[in-house]
Amino acid sequence: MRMGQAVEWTLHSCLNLAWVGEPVSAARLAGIYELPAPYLNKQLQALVKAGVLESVPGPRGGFHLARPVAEITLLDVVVAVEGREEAFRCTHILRKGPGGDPDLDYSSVCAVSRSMRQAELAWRRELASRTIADVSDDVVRHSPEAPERVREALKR
Amino acid sequence: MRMGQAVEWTLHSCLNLAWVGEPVSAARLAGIYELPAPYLNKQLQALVKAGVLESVPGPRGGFHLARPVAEITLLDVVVAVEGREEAFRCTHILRKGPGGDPDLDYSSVCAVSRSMRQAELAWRRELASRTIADVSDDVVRHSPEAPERVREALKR
DNA sequence: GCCCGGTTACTCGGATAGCACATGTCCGAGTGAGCGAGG
DNA sequence: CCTCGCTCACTCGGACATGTGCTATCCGAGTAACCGGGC
Repeated sequence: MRMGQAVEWTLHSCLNLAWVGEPVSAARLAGIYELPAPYLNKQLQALVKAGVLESVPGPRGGFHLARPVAEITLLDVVVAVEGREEAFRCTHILRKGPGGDPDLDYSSVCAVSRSMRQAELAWRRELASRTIADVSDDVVRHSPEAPERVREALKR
Repeated sequence: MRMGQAVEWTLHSCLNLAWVGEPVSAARLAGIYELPAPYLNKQLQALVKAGVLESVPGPRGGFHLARPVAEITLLDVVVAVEGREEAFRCTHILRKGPGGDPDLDYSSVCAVSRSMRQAELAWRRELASRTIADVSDDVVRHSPEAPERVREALKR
């Protein structure tokens, strides 16, 4: 099970956007970590569609956070990039088994499916309980100069 | 982020193996749910390598659980099939950023990486706390005839 | 000096290739069971 | 009737195609800033 690299990229980009406070183009965001700019752009568009970011066209345009940092959770970003569907997908395997009901929704009955879902719920709960603001605080606590460094690196 | 279908297949197969108690070939296990037998065989081999199952060659051979059901966790099966590495992979993106140290191991320093790892840890903890025995009990509680049905379906 | 219009450069946004991994399939080596002959 | 050896069918195990989704890239539509001219 692999999570797309884009999650890492977009999370760091959200942090950087939070520290800058003005629209930043995908190209400049990508430049910070030497990432492929067009691809990052594509992922940021997913965040726009999810309502996490807002985009500003034209010169001096770019992306900026659509909400206060304290109201953007890690789950918001992960779901926006990776999609809403859960990792474990119940294919109703039991329907074909002995005593299986072809019309029953086993995703809520099958013990295997329920256990996997519960585990995934714990994961989601953890992600939902942590906001960009929390992560930013962590970073600042460890290296207070980080935001200023990013602002400097993003200066035109 | 998607988890392979094989996880669902192997989990149900482990349950069935637990209920039968004697070696069952991959072909018969696959027959229960009309799965592609060779592919299921491939996945069961992964469980053998991980020490979850044991294989018996020759006629009357097949697979059987390598340990008591109470000592096989869902995490054991998931790790065996999906691999040990975590879903979120820290690529040390910060090394390229402003003030980044090219030799530092950011997977344990970077706040983003730490948060993602913590969430994944919650997921793993949940999976590790649930054994095949627990799931089997759940099934039996809901439909006590299930094990007997499977034994019947696997009769030669 | 102020305002207005045109140009321009910069931005996002979606459509388009390339590649890796999960999925699905196949055949060969090994082995234990079953059968038959011999004692 | 019991024992031994052989044959054989059945099993796992790994090597071989295929499809889907992530990764990476490009170009076009739109827009706000900027500049120059006119008032």
